[in-house]
Amino acid sequence: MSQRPTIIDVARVAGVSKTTVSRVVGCKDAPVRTETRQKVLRAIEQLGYERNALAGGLRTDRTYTIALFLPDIANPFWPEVARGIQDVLEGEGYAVVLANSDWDAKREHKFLAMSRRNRFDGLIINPVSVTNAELVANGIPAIILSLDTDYPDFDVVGSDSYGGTTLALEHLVGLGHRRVGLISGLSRGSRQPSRLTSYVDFLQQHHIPVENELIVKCPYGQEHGWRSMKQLLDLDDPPTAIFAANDILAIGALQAIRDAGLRVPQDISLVGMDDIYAVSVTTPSLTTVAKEKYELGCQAATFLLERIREAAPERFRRHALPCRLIQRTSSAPPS
Amino acid sequence: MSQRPTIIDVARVAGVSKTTVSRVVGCKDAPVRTETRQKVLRAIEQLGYERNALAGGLRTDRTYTIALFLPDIANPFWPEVARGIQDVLEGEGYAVVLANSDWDAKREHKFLAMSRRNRFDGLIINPVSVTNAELVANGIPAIILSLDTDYPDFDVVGSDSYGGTTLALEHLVGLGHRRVGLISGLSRGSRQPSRLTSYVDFLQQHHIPVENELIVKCPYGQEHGWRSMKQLLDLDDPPTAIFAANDILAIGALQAIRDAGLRVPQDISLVGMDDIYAVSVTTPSLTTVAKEKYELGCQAATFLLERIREAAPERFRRHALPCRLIQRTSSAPPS
DNA sequence: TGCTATAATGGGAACGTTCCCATTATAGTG
DNA sequence: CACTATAATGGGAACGTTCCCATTATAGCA
Repeated sequence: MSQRPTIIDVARVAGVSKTTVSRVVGCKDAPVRTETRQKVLRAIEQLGYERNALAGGLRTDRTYTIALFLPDIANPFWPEVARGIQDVLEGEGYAVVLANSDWDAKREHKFLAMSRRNRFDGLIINPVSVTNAELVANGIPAIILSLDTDYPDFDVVGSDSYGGTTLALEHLVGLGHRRVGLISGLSRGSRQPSRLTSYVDFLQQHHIPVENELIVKCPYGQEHGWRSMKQLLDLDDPPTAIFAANDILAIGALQAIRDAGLRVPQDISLVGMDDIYAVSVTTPSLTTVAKEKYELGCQAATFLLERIREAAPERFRRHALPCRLIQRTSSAPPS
Repeated sequence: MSQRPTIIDVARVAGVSKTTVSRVVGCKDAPVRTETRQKVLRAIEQLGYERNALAGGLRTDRTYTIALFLPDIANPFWPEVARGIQDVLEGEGYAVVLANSDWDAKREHKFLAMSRRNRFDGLIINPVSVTNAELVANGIPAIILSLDTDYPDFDVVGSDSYGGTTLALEHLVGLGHRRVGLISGLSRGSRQPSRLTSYVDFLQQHHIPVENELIVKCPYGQEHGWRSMKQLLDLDDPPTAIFAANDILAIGALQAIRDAGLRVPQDISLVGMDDIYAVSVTTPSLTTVAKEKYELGCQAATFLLERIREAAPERFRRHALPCRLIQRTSSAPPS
């Protein structure tokens, strides 16, 4: 067993009771004389005492630990979001640990079980496969990082992908494109991805026929973007412009276009989504729909704190951050 | 307080003692009759009991939690390494949490304190600023992800960057280059980065003068790679080839070269290191020194398990994984 | 000065496990 | 069948906190 000093050792050295030490270590607004506090602090310093979070957590049922569940830390979108979350939560005394599920449903469920066993105070999660019911059953305050309507019992915060998709299509159609391909990600469960809904709505409103062969769904991942693009290029009448559901897919698509000996934007225009750093330095640099990643993290963290402190409104909130179009050099009028 | 069922509730329902329940939940090799075990398992199922890791950890001083400290989850190098670590450790019943310091020394130290308070069983760390002495004082088994000689009291595992640098230079000098620039990362503390040492050694062995103006040190980060490259291009007699300490820097350098209106490899050859996925799809694709990322993670995890179980040799180990050169299209003979 | 209100401190139980040790049930052996 | 070795089970203490409640010290006020 550890021979680390306990609160009792400190109490003995300081010549006070363990309760007093606990008061000094814990809440700073506890009633303890300045002189006594000094004695305790000196003893803590001298012994190198550190609070045992396990014991404290067992007693109080609060661990001041928050877990962030991500499907894919390799996507540069998330570190930015994580930064916002950490900045807010660490400022309030919480530690943020990251759980990377790698798109693996089983691993995600294992993390969920761990969050219960270890009594995490809260969760911020971009779900891969976990359902609303499972999250409710989990019993830990949670915020969903996605504007998914599948989570009625949680605050959800995300970027307005529907609106962002409209921005991208307005841009491409405004340039004169009529055959716009969509490389859509897969959404969890049976729901239709919001980008796809938006795509269909937009085309219908602008009286452009929706052709199924121009729509490809695939998992998020550069190689899948490559393959999906290949599929679109192999059509008898391939699209003149592409909107990809995120930048990772767009980079894959860009590569496929080049591999086919075509040029961007002369032969095909390409627009991505997220505005990860990498797409500003590809050749050509990519036009993309930017999301406010850092703010997303801050907002999610703020909502979570309110839930933990039971200072949140009864009704669950849906916070959509606006997207904006960043025009670079990958989009141009059709030739 | 939580109304979750405890081991005692299970014991009551199953009609046995809490000790017996503990035996069933814990070590599977404990002596308990099959019939009794069934009764307990049924009760657990019925009540939805889950072990409280806080209470258990308090008693045993083992939490089956490992923390992975990374400076920068945005670097695609790490997810690969993390995958290896997770695969090994989760297989042995450990949970892996990720702590992202974002190159922030203060945050790294906060994580270190957290690892003590929360009694993590082990640490795998690519250090930003934490010293050997601090890690020893931390008292938790740790493995260093880097072949740094600054950590004599720990097993270190990393790729042989010294050898990898030699591979890169053999390649470039073999192509006929004599003015090879080095974009070197910064190393922690006052030590000389191994890539720089290797660079100097190699040039001297090949009787090529070492010119300080061809050596630029900068933090790891794409924008720093860009700036460093700019600086090298502004020389009166710029290099004909560049070796960048990692692929992120190389991508930045590539961008700077293009921004200067020069071509790779016709005007300047460029070689990176790590072999992250992105450099296989840049234009041109980058020649790079590949590291065995997944194996790196597996090895570190294996070493850590041995330390935790006190099954490791007394002497600290230094495990260097070999690098190999991947030739792509960014390197060619000087014109 | 004496009395009360409040500030400051301490003792002990509780959180949910695990583990030591003691006890009882079962099997093995002559 | 008695006796012993071992298997199976249970009771209680301990891990290091926090919090309730009780007690004592101090300050405020007439």
